[in-house]
This record gives sequence, C-alpha cells and structure tokens, in this order.
Amino acid sequence: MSELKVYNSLTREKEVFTPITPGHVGLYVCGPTVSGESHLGHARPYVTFDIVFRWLMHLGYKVRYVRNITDAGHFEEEGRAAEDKISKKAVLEKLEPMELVQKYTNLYHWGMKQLNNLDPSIEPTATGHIIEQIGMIEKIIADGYAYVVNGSVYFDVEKYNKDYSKKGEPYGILSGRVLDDMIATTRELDNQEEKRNTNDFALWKNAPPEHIMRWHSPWGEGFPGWHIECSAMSTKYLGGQFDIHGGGMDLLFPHHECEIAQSNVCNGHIPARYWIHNNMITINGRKMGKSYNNVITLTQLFSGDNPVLQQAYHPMVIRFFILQTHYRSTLDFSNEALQASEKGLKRLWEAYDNLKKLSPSGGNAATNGEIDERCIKLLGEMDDFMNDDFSTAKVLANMFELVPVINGLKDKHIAADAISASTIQLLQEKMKLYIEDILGLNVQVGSDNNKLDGLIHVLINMRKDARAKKDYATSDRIRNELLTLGIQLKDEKDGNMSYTMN
RNA sequence: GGUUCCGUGGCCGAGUGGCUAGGCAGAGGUCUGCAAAACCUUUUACAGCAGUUCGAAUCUGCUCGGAACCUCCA
Repeated sequence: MSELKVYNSLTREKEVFTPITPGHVGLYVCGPTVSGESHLGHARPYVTFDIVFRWLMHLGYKVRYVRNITDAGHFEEEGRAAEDKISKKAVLEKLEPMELVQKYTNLYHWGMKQLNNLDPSIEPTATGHIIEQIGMIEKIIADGYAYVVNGSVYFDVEKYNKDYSKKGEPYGILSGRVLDDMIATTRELDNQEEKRNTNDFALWKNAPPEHIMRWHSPWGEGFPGWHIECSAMSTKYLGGQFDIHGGGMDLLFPHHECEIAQSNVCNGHIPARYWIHNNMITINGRKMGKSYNNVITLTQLFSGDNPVLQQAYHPMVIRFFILQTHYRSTLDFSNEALQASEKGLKRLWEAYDNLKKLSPSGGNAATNGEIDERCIKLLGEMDDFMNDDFSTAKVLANMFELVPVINGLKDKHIAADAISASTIQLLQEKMKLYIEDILGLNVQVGSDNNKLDGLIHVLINMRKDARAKKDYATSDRIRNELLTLGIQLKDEKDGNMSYTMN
C-alpha cells in the first residue's frame, strides 16, 4: 500500500506523513466558539478532520485528537448593546455567559452526532485552562516578547519577527505574509493606541467593568486574548511539538500565525509539523459566515426551516455532499447540488444494501475475469486515494463505478459466478469498511422499525395476491397510496417486492 | 493596496503534460400488466489570448472575471 501524503500549508507541498513518535499521532483542530449556533460552514472542518482522524486510526496509529471549545473572551463581540442592557438586571434575569455557552455547546454536540462525527479524544475548554494560559503569557513576558499596558498584555510581533527571522522562522511563515509589507498597509482599527505596533496582538485583555467574563491575573482582572488558548491547550495535551494542526483556511491568518509565534517563544518549536486547512463552504459564491448574513444553521438544514432551503436535508446528505469534493476546494451550496447529493447517496446506499444480501455463490474462479479484476482494482485504488491527501471524492467515484456491478449481480444481469467468491467477499468487506468506518456514512433505518417493516410486508403480500389475480386496480392502489406516504414499492425480477422509504 | 487561491460540459465537482473521474439532470433503449427502480448506450468541457512542447484542461506570460485572508469567523 502507498504511504500517506498530506498537503502541508506550512510548506505548500504534499509531503509524506511521518509522525514524531512512531505509532502515535497528535492532532489538534480548532473548535467552535460557542456563542452562537453551528452552521453549515462549521460542518466542513469537523467532517474533514473526522475523516483524517478515522483514516489515521485505520492506518493503525493511536491518535490523540484534541478539539477545543472556545467559551471565553469573545463575548464582547456578540452585540455589546444587548449585553449592557442585561447587566442592569437581577442575577437570575441576566444572561449568564456560562448558560449561553452550555446551550450552544450542547447544540454543537448534537450537530456533530447528527453528522456522525466521532468524539475527539479530548475536548478542552478555554475557561478550563485560564491558569495554563496565564502561565504561558508569563513565560512570553519573561522572555521579552510581550509587554504590559494598562492591565493588558501584548505580543511584540516586530521583536519576534526580527529574532526568529534569523532562524528562518519569520512572523508570516505560514500565511506567506511579510511583516514589513503589512505595516505599510494595515488599516485603522479601534483600541490600537495601547499597542506599540499595529501588528501586535493581545495575549491578555483588561476587562472593562461591563464585561461579564473575567478572571484574576497578575495584570488585573481580564480575559485571555484570541489566540493563546489553542497554544496553551495544544501544548498541555500534545506537547511542545506535535504532528498535525488543523482548521479552516480563514484561521490561517492571523490565528494560526499568532499561535506559531506564541508557542515558538514558549516551546522553541513551530508547534505542529503538518498544518492542514480546509476550504470554505460558499453560498452564491460567497463564504458562509456571520458577517455576510448568509448562514444556514444545522438545525435549519436538517429541518428545512430557512427561506433559502427548498426542503430538509438529512445529516448524511450533508456529510456526503462534503465528502464529494476535496477538502481544499471551495464547495458551493445550492439546493440543486444538495438534491443531487441526496439522490446519489440513496443510490449508493441501496447498492450497499443489495451487496450485503449477496451471497458469494460463485466458485473460486471468476467466469468473467474482466469484471472480477476491475472490482479488485477499483477497491484497491481506494486506499491509494485516501493516502493521497484524503481524496474522498475519488473514493466515492470508485464506489459509484462498483454500483452497476453490484446491482447487476443482484438483478442477474451479471451472472452470479461472474466474479469469484473471494472477490464478492472482498467487495462486501471493503465497502463496509469504507462506507461505514472510514467515510462514516450511516443511514439509520432505526431498530424500532420492525413493526413498520412487518406492516409493509402485509401490504406487499396483499399486493402480490392482487397481482396474481390480475386485479391491477387494487395492486396499483396499494402502491400509489404508499407512495404518497413516501414509501416506494419496487417489483423485483423474481416476483418479490422491496421498498424504500424517504 | 498586500498575501493566497480559483475560473472544467445544463448543475455540482475529480483531474498537475498524452490513457479524456464520478454524481445530478437530459436523450434513446432493455426489463415490467403499467410504473418506479435497476441495467445498457449517449449529447454538451476545460474563461480569453499568446508561448513552451511531437503533444496542454494540466507548464509559462498577459488579459478578463471571481473568492478567501489582512477585522470576530470553520
């Protein structure tokens, strides 16, 4: 089997993946800020890195997957006016930030479950690691790369850039930005007067009186800066240098750049060796994001309750939609595209169902060597595609090429012994492995559907009887009325009937 | 303005020099009491211009168009 290659944003090249500690992988992914509901755009990185997680485990690595919850520090952005109003109320009437955080954390977890993402190994919160963050800031100050002003602490980007450029690690190494150019072109921003230079960023912010979330620190009451939590938590759980750091492309600058600077000062390393970034989901060619007012939340997506949605979409359709493209390409949302995914997934899933029912009736030798070899080739390539920077789109393409073979065997268009028993078995094992374990596609029919299944079979038998008597009025009525309920009967070649449900 | 990237057939999307993914939609056919599904066949491509090459969607340059980041953001 080929070796795993990943595209490293740091070098802008596809590189062979070699873990620092043989057999183990440390994976850190930037998680959500839980001050609002997760939307379709958030689904992308978590599905993307769920695939990375699953594939690394499949390759036999013991993976520690750390994905944080940002539940501190960012709340001043969430509508300051509303916050001021709330602070005048009694304690129980007030918006308690932790209540908000809890609500959206729960909703986020629900969404991840719907999308069938595996739980990370550790899901640390920013509020739970204030001490570690303060510790890191103290170290940065002690080393001379940060300064205190009015109870806030800022990172000295220019000094860092000057010193670390000598090591070949200038500020901007990840995003390709050149500090001198940036100084010339930086926009005017608020609250910049405390900084020595506009590119400096906050490690700790002094909390104004109305700010609800606040902690004691050596510099007074305040809250951590926007980037330090990831450095603190990745260091704590994965070490000063770990294997993979992931997140959305929009985090590349400044978030990951700042993380590199902080961690480099504290730990003497660029924190991760491989940086993996997923691209955005767009809608009408624009990134889906709060500031564009074009978000579709996950609850809306699954319920259809949003004006731009023509219908509800099953979470697995969303997952399939995401997997049909490479993670580094933009993915454009449209009802048409999602409906195409819905149909495609249904087709794949039905073939997979058919495959599970096939018994390897052929002999050891295939009577149609051409098809037999083609199956083996298509299945074998899937491993190479995954190893080639997680090309799920190609894996799915191969699966779809196998669909006509599977359906052909089932409908007897292809002779049962056309492919060998061992190839059938391989097909069954590998499709299960890929569909369920690696791509994580799982269309739950539900275990409590036995009664419904029995009921439908009563109707199927009635229809069979009617057809035997050539009472087509009755047989059509059963079929048509079930269809209006979303249950579609299909007459099979051998006189049996099957059904699918929407 | 700077940094990074993209422009593929009706739609979505793979694809880094020759072997022209895949899905959805469209067309024709097989099967069926009729359907549906399935199966078979099939049409429409590589933004434009110039260059490198025996040969380019794929490399280079220019033009046009679009996006992300530079500010919270997956």
